[in-house]
Amino acid sequence: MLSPEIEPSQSDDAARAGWLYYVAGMTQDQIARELGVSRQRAQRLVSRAMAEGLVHVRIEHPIAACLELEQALTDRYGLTRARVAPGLGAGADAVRAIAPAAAQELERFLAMSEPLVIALGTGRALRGMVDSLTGLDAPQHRLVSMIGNIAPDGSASFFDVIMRIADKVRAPHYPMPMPVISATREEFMAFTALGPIRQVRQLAERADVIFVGVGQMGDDAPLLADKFITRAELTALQKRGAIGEIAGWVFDAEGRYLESPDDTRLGGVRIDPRLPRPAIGVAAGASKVPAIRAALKAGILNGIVTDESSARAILAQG
Amino acid sequence: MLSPEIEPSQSDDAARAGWLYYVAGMTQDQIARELGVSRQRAQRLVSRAMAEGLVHVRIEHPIAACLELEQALTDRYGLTRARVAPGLGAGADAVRAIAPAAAQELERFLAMSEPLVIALGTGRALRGMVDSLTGLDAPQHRLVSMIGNIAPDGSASFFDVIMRIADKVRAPHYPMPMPVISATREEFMAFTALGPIRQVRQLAERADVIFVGVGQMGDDAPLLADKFITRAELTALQKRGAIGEIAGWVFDAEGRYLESPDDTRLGGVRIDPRLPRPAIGVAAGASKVPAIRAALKAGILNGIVTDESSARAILAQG
DNA sequence: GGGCGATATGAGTAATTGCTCGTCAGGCGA
DNA sequence: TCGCCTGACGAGCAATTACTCATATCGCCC
Repeated sequence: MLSPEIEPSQSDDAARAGWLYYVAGMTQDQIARELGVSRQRAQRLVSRAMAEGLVHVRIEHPIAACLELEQALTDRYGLTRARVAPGLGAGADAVRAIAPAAAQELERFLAMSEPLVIALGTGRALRGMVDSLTGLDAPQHRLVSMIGNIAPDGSASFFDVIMRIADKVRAPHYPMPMPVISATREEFMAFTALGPIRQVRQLAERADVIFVGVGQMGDDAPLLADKFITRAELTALQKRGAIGEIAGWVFDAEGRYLESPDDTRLGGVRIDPRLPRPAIGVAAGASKVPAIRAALKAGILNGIVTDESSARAILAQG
Repeated sequence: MLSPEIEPSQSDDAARAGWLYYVAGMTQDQIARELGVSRQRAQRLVSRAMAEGLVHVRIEHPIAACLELEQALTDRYGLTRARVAPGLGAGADAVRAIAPAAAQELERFLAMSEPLVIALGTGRALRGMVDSLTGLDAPQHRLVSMIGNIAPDGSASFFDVIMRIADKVRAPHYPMPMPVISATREEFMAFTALGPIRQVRQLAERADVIFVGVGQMGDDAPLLADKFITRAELTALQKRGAIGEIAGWVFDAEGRYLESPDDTRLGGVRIDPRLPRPAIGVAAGASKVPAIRAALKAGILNGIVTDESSARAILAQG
């Protein structure tokens, strides 16, 4: 998207049409005449601009109900920061709702001129956040991954957000080139013995800011879907009270990490509860509510970006 | 717009409808059902959200042609910064085109964490810039006006941008409470003798960044329209080669300030050529092209935000 | 050079949106 | 209290936009 020379007029025209439509407020007929193309082509360009994510829309208005929820979350859990986006209604994708708000939160840190180490998890929510990110230069910061990027099948993780962010802000980035979960403890030790990997892990551990998604541990847990754990392992964890997971580290309804022998193979960096630095969760959706609540309660997260209905649900229970 | 408690659900609903429409991509019929109102009301809410400027749209794509023009401007005039927005086509208002880009430039400075003194002119272009500004907090900076805010008829200047920016970013601001042009030299001296006014002027003179509009000196010059000068004075200035004006200071086609006895009554702070700090002009439109070119040539401005057709025109002549 | 698949194009049509108008409720001064 | 004015509302309709489909074009492999 930010590549300098390619695509001389491919999505270039789309951007121009999108500009004329959304910013200039022209009708597609006028755009067609302006660009000297058919009306249908103008329509396709505009629609492409939208599909390619060239068009960023933001509502510049604090909706009262959301502000109240932010305040309530902050008070209840002693957060440093809470952002609640308006809900998208029943059937819609919660990620769509929170992505722009999450991007805005991340931009707050990116905009700072003193160099920060920004640690990032993975997942659909963070991926959405990146897509909504404005392309601003912030080469002073360093971006580091909280979690290994090698999937069980050896491929690079599908939702790798760190490359995409780094691409947009042109900052140095440090992915963690090791398995999310190593096959054996020995493999884990072998990886972490490597100098470069140890350095990345140290960087992540002392990050100034952390952005992570939150995984739920229901029968359709992402850990299972992505084949990081087996069905049997999931069931065993559920029996022990597992309710959620952050960077691969599983916790119960009180936000206590479940100790297990598998821990010694986990490639993700664990977030200690009540860090004195921002640890911000980006998550929404009914299924994730108990997990989010647990993480907030225990202080694994001290900041949250979520949507309206999730915020209400989180606050509904003590 | 950022007021905390008023309007419990007045434009609140509008914001929500706008969100559902532009961000969630729902149809107005769906929104109507979601909000439990009639389709017509949903339509009105969406349209209101747009009219009130709650909806901010940005195209996140560097259009090749504009990038080339930016490069050409930077090279030709040795600028620190050039931004060219896509043109809006023949009949459209140039301010609409450059406002978002100008806002983005201003935000670059507002986002810096070290405290800056930001000086601002007036005019329609800057006013548009403010309207496009994202509401971000930047209390570390100080905003100072380059130009007096008392119009000839005693009213506060219509396009007073500094209050509006300060309101949006919650930064301390220093308007210049004196006439744009004093009636006599004595009046000017009396004003500038006052301590607070002297302090504001000093602040403006040592500003870290300057954003100003550019006025043209044709027969419909803004200085005349706003009754700062008479028709006779305008004609006299034109005879002496006046081509443009920045903060009330008139210059010729080479960007040389016209010396005149009236200078001693001018309330605006004059920008010295080739300042070592950013002095950014925000201006577009065919009538302003010679003025912009002159200001760039002489180094009164070392940065520019303009639109595509203006950029081409500026570059067209040597 | 010919066939083939992928992709772009324009026409037509369905869906959605924006506008105008007649109506009505509430506020306000006579 | 009456009459007038302002602003909101819903209905209907015109304008605009999105989608579908048949056709044309291009690149590529044989």
